[in-house]
Amino acid sequence: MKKELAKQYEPSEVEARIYQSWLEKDCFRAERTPGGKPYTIVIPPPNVTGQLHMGHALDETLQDILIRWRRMQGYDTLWLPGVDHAAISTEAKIVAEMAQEGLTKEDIGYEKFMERAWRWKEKYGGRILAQLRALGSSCDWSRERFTMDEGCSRAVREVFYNLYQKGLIYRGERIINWCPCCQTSLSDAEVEHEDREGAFWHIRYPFAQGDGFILVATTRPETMLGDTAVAVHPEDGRYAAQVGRMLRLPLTDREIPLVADAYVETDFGTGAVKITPAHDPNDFEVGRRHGLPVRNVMTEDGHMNENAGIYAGMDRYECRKAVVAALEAQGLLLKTEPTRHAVGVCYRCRTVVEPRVSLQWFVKMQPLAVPAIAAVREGTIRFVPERFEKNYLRWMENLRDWCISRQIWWGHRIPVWYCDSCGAQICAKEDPAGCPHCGAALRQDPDTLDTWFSSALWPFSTLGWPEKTSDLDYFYPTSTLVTGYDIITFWVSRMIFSGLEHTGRAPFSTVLVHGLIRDAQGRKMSKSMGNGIDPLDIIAQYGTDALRFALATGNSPGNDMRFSEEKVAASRNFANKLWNAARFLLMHLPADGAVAPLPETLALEDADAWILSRQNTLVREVTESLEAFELGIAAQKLYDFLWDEFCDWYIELSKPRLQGGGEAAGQALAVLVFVFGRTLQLLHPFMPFLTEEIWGSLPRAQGGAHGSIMLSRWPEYDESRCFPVQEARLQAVMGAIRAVRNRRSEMNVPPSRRAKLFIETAQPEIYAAAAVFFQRLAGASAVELAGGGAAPPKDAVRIVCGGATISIPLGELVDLAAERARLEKELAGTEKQLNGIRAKLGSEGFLSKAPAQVVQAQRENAAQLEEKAAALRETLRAL
RNA sequence: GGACGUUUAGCUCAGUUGGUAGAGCAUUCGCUUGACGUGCGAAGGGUCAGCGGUUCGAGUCCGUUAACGUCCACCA
Repeated sequence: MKKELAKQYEPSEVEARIYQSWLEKDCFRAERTPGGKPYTIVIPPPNVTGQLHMGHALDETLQDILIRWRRMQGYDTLWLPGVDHAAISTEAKIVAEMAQEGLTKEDIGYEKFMERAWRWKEKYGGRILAQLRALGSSCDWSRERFTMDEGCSRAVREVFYNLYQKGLIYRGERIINWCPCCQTSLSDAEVEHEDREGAFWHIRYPFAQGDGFILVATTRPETMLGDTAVAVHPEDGRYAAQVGRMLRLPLTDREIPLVADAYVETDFGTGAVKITPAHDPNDFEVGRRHGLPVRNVMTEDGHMNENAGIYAGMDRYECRKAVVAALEAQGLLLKTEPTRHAVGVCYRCRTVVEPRVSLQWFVKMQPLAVPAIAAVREGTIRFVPERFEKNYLRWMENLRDWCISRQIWWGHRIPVWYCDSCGAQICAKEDPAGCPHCGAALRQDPDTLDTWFSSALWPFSTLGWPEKTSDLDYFYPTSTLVTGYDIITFWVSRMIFSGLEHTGRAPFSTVLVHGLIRDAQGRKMSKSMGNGIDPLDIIAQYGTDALRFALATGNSPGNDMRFSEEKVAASRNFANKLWNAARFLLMHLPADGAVAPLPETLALEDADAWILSRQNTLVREVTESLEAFELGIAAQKLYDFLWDEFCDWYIELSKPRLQGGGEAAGQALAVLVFVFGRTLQLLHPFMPFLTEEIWGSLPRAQGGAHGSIMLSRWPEYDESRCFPVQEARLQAVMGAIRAVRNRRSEMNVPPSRRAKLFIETAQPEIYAAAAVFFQRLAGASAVELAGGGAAPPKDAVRIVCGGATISIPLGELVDLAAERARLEKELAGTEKQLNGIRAKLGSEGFLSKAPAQVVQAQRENAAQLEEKAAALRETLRAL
């Protein structure tokens, strides 16, 4: 039956209903088919800290496009959703929330805090999943996971245990990055570098015995309280004689040695470096080599400790000022040189990180990095675009051991227990009841794991690993990983070495990397700047499909993209355009809603053959673009085809037949429905709701009822539907129509003024068949074809285009002198073009070296231009 | 200090095996055209950042310069 559609597309009315219907029909559930082809994507799990932003919207849209396309192609698709516990970030948010109530973690204790954290996870995790659904994401919700759920936690234990047993996880005292604000250690990847204003203080360290001093320079004078030596280069002549002497450390009563170490560069600063093993990674190494004591002078919250003497209790920056002032007072500060230098800051709270000696857990990276490098080098894993491989490789090749312990509560506890009575250290997959050696009670390590430790396992932990589940067997390794370039080091790299180490296989074959979404001014969207845009607001205003299409179009992989509402509005207009095309088709549907079968090839009119042929090409191009991960190009091609070729041309060309009724109308309608339906299928991955809604209102396809478009079969290129001859004929007709419109417009001929067209051409049959199109689309009252020597009318405008010369008798509007001038100008332009091509065709190099196809095309081009020039000359003579 | 990216119409950006430049928005002109004014038709607008090279031919490949941006880097 015919269905009436509203004049404008109202996304809010259809989206929820359609999403619900997909859920009811269980369309998203991944099935394992014996002998089937799996296609798997695991979602980059959004943090439970908040809500989705535009970057997520882009990420999810790209994944959904791939998944929906592969599903239609007949793959067993699995898009596995879930969220990440985001250890430090989430804990920081909860702590901040508690602070508003005047509470601290310690106030409420571990148990209560964890209860609170889980409540947080339920609340925000749920919100994020709702947002994912609003985006139209076709995730298999029955397989939803969380990085701290039972299964993922088991995988974490298993991995920790295995690495521990292999000696790839160890505990040790090392210099780590410490965030005094979050009060936890950080991995190298979690430290960002920012240029900040600072100073280079030159300080005198007097010799303990006798006169003289050594001048050292530092940017962190407060750490001098922890100095245990000064180092110079062994071959530095300036100091050679002094090495081994003792220095009096200013502001303290300690004496420290002057040592020689090749790490020092003679030509930087003063050539003498104060050595603070507890607060600098290099100094730590120097200290080791020389057996220097490690003297920690700071507390975990960035204050000075009891080792700092009178400065104990001061904030580290207060202390810096005090130390500088004291040195100055004692005449030991030689100079203060302002400088801008990079300091490490915490990636979550941007507090300046303090290098600090601390007992932490580490993953030994070297053995894990080797195969992870090889996998990318050898092409087992491919990055799109390719350039990100360099990024990845550089990082992988320069890895230091990964500090994985965090001094926070929200996260996976480290599965290691200590026996205080016999000193045993036990790592176990299951919580041990007591010490296996002496039976005493055990104490579990209080630390938790880096949040990325669990997300590194995401591609297989979510499929059931370490169990050998059917899902793991069928859907792993996953196919494509879609993510922003900002987390390649944090996440992608760690998934790669984890997958290789624990499953023996690369976790995915392709990494599709996208850029960041910026605001209209090109700034990064952020909460603090208040320039973030909530995807849900945009969806409410323009619809999900419009947002998705805007995000998928007009950018290339890996490049940042500015978000502009205008672009979404343009996509909304596109949706509305299609909606109205659908209305048009339905309007012409017979009462019983039946559509004739597609006409036999021989019965096709030129216009039908043209649009079928063009659509067939579109199928190939869109499919190829998707295969190559060129989603933006695919979307652009769909937009151009649907708006220009289908709506603006084919629909207009079909109107005479539709309005004429009868068999011709049925044939036109059959082609319209076929082409439109087939193209909607191609568009479905990009605009799932609109296409589903229209699909549901279109008459059933030949051969019976159809169900959801999302489960329909992806169109395939059909050799038998290529009609190059008809394409060329239509191209000539369209070109002529455009040329007539152009002339009329230039001359300000009102559309109401119709005029006869007199056409001289060597191919009259093309134009005769198109007479009705000239009448409808080019303001023609009638079309007369030259034949039998009929002369073109006087007082006419002449148009030379394609293979025809068209005269439009416009009587008093025609200024013959102006016509002559215009035609002469056109002739000059044509000849100029022609000369260019002739020069090319006359060149030996071109003829011998250019491919035959190109030469042939130029020859045809030249022939056409010659024909045009001749026609122009002829027209001018007759004028 | 390295590496990478960007530089194409007024604005935002496409342009993938090198073959005579495209879209959206904006601008100008015209239109109650029986799907759509969230529309239709037409127009203007680019020495594809500069220089050099390879090539019959370069926005596209190579080198180099400049501006902007990003990532990496323990020079105290």
